[in-house]
Amino acid sequence: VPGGPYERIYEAVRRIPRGSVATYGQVAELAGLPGRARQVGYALAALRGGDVPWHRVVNARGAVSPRSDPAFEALQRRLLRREGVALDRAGRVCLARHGLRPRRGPRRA
DNA sequence: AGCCTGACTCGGA
DNA sequence: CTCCGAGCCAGGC
Repeated sequence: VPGGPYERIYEAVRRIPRGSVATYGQVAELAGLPGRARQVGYALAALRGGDVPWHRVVNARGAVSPRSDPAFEALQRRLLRREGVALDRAGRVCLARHGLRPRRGPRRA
C-alpha cells in the first residue's frame, strides 16, 4: 500500500547499510514510530518481495526472529552472511560489530 | 464491540 | 542463562 504507514517502515529498512543490521525497535524509531517494534515486524511480514532488505532486521537479542516458516530464517542468515555479517554459534548477529550505530561506523578496521 | 494472534521489547524472578 | 507478565499495534473472526 503505497503511501501507507508501512512505507515509512520500509523506507527506514532501506536505510540500513549493507553489511549492517538493525533491531525492530531501532527501525521503529527510525521510522518515527517509537515503541512500536511489533508493528515493524507486522509490516515486514506483509512484505511480498520488492526492494526492502528485510533480512537486515533482527530482534533485540541480535537473533533472527522465529517465524512460522523456518525456511525463511535460514534464508535470512544466508543473506546476512552473504553481506559479510558475522553470526556466532548461537546464530546471533554480533550487534557490537554490525549493529546499527549512530555513533560508530558499522565498518571498522 | 470483544477476543485471539503475531518477523517485538523490557524489567523482574 | 531462561521463563513470565505487561505494554504495544494491526487484522481477522
